[in-house]
Amino acid sequence: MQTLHDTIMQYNFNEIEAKWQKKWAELQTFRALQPEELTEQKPPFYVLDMFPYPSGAGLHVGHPLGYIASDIYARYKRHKGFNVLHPQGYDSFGLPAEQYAIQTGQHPAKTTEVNIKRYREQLDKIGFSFDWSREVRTSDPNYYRWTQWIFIQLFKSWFNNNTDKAEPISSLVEAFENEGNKNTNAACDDGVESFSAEEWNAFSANKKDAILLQYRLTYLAETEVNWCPALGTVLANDEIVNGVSERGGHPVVRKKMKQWSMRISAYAERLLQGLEKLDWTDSLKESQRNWIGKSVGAQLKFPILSFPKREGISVFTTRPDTIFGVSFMTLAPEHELVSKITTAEQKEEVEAYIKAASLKSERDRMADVKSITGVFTGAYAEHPFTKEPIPIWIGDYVLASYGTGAVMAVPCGDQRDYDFAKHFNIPIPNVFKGVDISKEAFADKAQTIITNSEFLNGLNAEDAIAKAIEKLEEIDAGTGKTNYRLRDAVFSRQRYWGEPFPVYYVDGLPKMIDEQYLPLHLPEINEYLPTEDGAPPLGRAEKWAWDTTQNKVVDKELIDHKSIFPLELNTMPGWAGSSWYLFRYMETKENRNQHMASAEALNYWKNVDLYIGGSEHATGHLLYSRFWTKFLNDRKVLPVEEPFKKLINQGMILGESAFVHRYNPSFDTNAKTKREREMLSLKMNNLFISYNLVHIINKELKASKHVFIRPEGVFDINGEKIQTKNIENLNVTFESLFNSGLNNILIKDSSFIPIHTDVSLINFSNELNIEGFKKWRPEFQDAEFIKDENGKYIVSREVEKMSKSKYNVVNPDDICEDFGADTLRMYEMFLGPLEQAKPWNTAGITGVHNFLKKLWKLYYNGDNFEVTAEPASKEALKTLHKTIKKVTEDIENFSFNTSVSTFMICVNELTQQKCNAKDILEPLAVLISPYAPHIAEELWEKLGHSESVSTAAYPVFEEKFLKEENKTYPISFNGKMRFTLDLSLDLSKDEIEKAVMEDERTQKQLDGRTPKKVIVVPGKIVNIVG
RNA sequence: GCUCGGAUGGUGGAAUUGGUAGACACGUUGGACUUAAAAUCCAAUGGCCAUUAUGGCCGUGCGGGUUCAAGUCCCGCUCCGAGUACCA
Repeated sequence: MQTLHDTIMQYNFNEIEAKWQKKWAELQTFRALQPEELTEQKPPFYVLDMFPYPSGAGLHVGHPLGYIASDIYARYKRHKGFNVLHPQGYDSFGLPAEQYAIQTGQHPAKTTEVNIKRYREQLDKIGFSFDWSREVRTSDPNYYRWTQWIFIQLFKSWFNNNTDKAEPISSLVEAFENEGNKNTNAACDDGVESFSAEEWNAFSANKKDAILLQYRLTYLAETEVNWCPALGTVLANDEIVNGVSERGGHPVVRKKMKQWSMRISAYAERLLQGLEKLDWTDSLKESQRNWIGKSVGAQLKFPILSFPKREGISVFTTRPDTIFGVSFMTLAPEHELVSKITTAEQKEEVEAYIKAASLKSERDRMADVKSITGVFTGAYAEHPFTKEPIPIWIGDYVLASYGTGAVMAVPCGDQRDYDFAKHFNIPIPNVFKGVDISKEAFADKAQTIITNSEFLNGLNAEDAIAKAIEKLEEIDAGTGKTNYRLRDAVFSRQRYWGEPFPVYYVDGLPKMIDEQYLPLHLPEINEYLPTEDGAPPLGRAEKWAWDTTQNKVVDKELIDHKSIFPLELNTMPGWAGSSWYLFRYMETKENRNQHMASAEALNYWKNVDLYIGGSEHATGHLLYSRFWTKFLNDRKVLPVEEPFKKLINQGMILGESAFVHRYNPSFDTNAKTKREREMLSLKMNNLFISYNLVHIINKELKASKHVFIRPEGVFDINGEKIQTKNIENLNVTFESLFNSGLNNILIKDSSFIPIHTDVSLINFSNELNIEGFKKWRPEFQDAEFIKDENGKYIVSREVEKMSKSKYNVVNPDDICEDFGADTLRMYEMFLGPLEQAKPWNTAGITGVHNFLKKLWKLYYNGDNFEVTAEPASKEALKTLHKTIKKVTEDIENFSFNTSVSTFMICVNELTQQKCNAKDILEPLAVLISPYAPHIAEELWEKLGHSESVSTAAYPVFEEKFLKEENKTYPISFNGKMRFTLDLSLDLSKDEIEKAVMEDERTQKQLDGRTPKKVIVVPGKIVNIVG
């Protein structure tokens, strides 16, 4: 039993942690200073975590992993004398809250508030050094006011390809007024009409607006979307499974809808080039490169024979060198020319094909790569060089959304074209020298030598591409062109819980609300569903119209289209608020009203030095925020071009699910009568068998042996009986059955059904808490168990993603309660490399916890704090400095798992040395404080300091304490280590060799032989060959 | 299919980038303390063989190679994970 005396002397983590968490909050210990507050020279350093979406499930132990790593780094940088900005906030708009609102009628703001509170409590318990005074929430009107403001800036900008920058729309208007759009080189919609200055000036205001909309960086356009009529909303690709909605399984159709889009494609090249300068992992940069999908080639035109000259089909190709290998063309079924060129004879067939293709979703089409389909249109195009007629086909292997929606098919050089040609018996001319194309296409660019191609003959791919483009330009049939896969991003959502657009409509054209009247607040609605006629949820708002004379939101009924206009009903997507939040943190709460952040603050903090988060944001958030940062930099709002200098993806912490195994007799009994079968299933539906037995039986079944349960209550394998110590258990269970005349029960491998069970019911040895299990869910309350020979019921374990539905969630609160936050922090780091996925195993935590207890005991002897001023021993100094060196290197390399081991070794050694010298224990407290801040603060205070340990300078490593005089040399014979020998490090190569050769063990190893060679690497190794 | 990662004891993982493989922990086993348990402490712990203090052989997914020396470098495979996909 614990006495009062014991509690004082022991490491009482609950008390210590609560004490310091309270102090840090009261004293604002981790508040970052704005440049004007600095009293001493301190360079800024910005450490940021990807902010969480506050879900109703709360945090599990996987979530804080990245936060702990960044917190260690932030605390380390403070010790190193930096002014560290380490904030936290919430990405608080989002679908789950809305979904919950639809089900319960609860306002999403309310549930979000509750969830945030829970998150905050959980985060606080882990002892993070966040500067909470700078918290942001994307759903806060004071925050989304500036999201709306950025949207307006995008609307007021266009992208000038000549300067490669965004510019104010006024400069475009000016150009139009002076020279029309003939000299404009802008990122804009396809098919913008050309006009002269006179024509522009004569256009109506509406016409001008409509034209400008085609140039703006955010624009309204007809976009093909996945529309789900039953749910009344657009779905993202990942919300559709097998052509039906993920939720509810409703059909999805492709539909054109007017949507806001972001012209991110204008920034494709800069987003690609910018990656070079970033300190991100190669895999992450690679994902972004793939997503941007740059391909260099040529765009060319094939005239259509039945059409007047100059009209033709545009195609994009990366292989203009193979142009003489073209034997047909393929258009996407949706291609606008299809209906125009199809001949009368082919019409019926083509239309049937188009109809069939339109019924398939884009996803279906992509999933079904195997089957080759297509139809001949009857039309022909003309080869630009040979003037030969080329048949034009349609086929759904060509996607309307990429390139021009048409390809010049070169079957000898492209496998898809090859397959298509083979399938429809189209000729496959070969343009590759010395290559056999009878089996498959030849796509190896590096090995290519062109032949059968007039002026390209004998050239390699690179030269032939250049030559082909040159010739195409000469005859005005095409030009060199770079294509990007990156599409403009749809920015409208038919949702309630998101940022409202600061947009109203006059004559169907969008107008921006003047910036000074922001924010435009999200209106109240009675139900969080689309309206009956299919408008988004905001269509339900009564008060949702813009009064341009009063500049405020008024009742919808007042709309007169003269001064009161309808407001936009869509809201912004999740990535809107998260694209710029890092800059909001740079400003203090008091000074946030006038701007997203002040120029001084933006200039001082610049961008994020270290960003830690999950890799699932590789192509979403991380691309969009780069885009917005570049845009705001172009428009002189931000001083930087990139948001995140260094980025680390933390790996996922996986859960270890536990399974009980239920005996499922319904299919595998040889019970003869119906009555017997009924009895059996009734009796056995709740019978669980220990995994140790399941494991043995399954193994035997795999070896095709027969396993029976016999009336004696034994498992019988091919006549051999497995003895279990709990036979009675088995006997009782089966008694009534056997009494009814059954003489054995055959077991098959489908007999045991694994069922997820809550991991909190499992102890460290995988033993089930049977009483707890029975109480866990009502259907198990009469469960019966067959235990193994030790009388235990064992579960099986499997590593899976941590999730509520798998009952494998481990809650950090519980760990903090049982072991303390410092233990949790160190254990999460100890699990393995930060970037790697790894399973959580609570059993292992005791090792780290014991380590902290041992650390405590270095400073405490019983209940006496015992640290002496006596000089430290040589060994202790060596231990300390070895530790400083390694831990510092590890932090710099984000190798936190090895630094925890280093601390363990350090404490083990100091314990062994019985060290309690202040010279050692004081720097050690500082060294460990980033990892285990609470215990460090407590010890630091006991050491006589009144300031937080976080203000202490980081210990300085001194080489001199590590100076060794001797080295224990491993002595190898033919590369195999046989013994070790202590020798002075001062010895020369020859002296070492001499000492080794003189050793009697060497002579014994050699056994009379003479070595051929002796390799001596001073300070490392000796290897004797022969 | 393509791209990028991985593969080391019963488990999580170390290994100064070519120099004593398995650090540090967990687990397991044995011991001390205890009426007992927990806690704590001590010892052993890659496999196989031998045992007299001593030793030997094998061993980092598989097969080759380079080297005095390979978990690490090179060539060829197998398996696992992540991302992405008719991208012309």
